Amino acid sequence: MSESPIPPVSLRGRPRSQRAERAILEATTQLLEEGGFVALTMEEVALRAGVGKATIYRRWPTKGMLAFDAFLAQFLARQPLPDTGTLRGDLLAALRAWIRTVNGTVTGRTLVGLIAEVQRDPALADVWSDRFVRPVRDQHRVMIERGVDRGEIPPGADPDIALDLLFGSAYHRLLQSHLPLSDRFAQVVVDTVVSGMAGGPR
Amino acid sequence: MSESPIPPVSLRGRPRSQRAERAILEATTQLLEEGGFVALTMEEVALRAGVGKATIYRRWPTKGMLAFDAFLAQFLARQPLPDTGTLRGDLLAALRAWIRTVNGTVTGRTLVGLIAEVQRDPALADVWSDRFVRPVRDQHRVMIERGVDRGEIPPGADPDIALDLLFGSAYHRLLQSHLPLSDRFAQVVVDTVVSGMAGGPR
DNA sequence: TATGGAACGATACGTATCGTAACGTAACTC
DNA sequence: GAGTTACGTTACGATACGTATCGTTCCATA
Repeated sequence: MSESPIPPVSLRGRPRSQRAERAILEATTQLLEEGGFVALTMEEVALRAGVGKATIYRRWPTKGMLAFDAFLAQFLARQPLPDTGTLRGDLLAALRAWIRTVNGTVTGRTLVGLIAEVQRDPALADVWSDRFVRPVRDQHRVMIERGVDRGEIPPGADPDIALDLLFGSAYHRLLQSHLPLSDRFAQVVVDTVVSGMAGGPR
Repeated sequence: MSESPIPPVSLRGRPRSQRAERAILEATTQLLEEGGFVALTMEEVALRAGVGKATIYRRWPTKGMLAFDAFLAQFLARQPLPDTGTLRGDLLAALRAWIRTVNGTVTGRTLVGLIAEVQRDPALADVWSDRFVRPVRDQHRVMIERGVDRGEIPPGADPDIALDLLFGSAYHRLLQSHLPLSDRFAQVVVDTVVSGMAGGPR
């Protein structure tokens, strides 16, 4: 995180310990890696960070918010904005990066746990939208717009639906676990969507 | 439900009360409609059904399993297998039926809550796969296969990826709530997927 | 008709975990 | 050095899952 999630309100008195904040986020990341969101408990975070629970709650209002902050930076760092020169190349690179992240790192399990938690906590849902869904989509949408500019797909193409097709199908496999997130899946998805957007404007 | 989820083990002694079982499922459905999965508590189910908690746990091992049984029949009854004569017509009818269910009834909220719970309970995940994901997909896959038979899409088309594109994008909007599940969404999704499957053979 | 086994409703209990409150102590500003 | 705030420790309240136990009721079987 580039800045404290909840900066100190006052400049008087004892300042917030940056050491404590780092320790909390590190312990959270570690526990998320070990057992996912379900196994994450605030008691254990406090214990491992060598910190009181109140020190955690002074910064993050709920367990979901804490897990979100620990997750976000790591995930975003793994989602590039490819620029290969073709729409197909860009989309395939982005989808592959996403699949590599959720398949190959423990971040995938955390992502699943957070999506579940977002469905139960409206306050977390707001943060999730503002700081995860929207930024990632804004970045991904650039690929579509460049494809339009290059004339690979018609200007009438709906970028949002294109992104929902590409990543929605991937999230679907992640959450329902009915079929693997293979590289062939990524290729066929990208080819089908690009072809569909290019061929049939409606 | 066509049958008791956990039939009595023995034929001796007092038989399971069918009245109690009905009352439990009705109370569960009612509570799910009122507040979704999060607001569902076993105490309240027992209270409203006029039943002891043990009587619930004798039939369903966890809250998730109970909610699943209460949800399943109602949801499946709303998912038809369209037969309009064209692939586009079938897929659009099926996707519209799905959207109508999750948008227009409280079943949508229950679906979201159960998907969240499935991510936290491995035992529920197994049941979810066997009795929800697989049956629904098997039914939906028929539409794709008929499209292949009619020659609307090539035989090499992957039915599973087609379904992931169609419904995965819809589940994505349901779970991330970033954009509405509009009828225009359904149309563009179906057109793009059908066009993509037909045009780009791979 | 008597006996025994299992389910019944009611209720208490144990466990987990979230989030808050109440200490006395430490750190920083003015 | 006086005032203010954060610190770690610990106890606490609240919620809700799932289990155990009680005396009672229902049914098959002998």
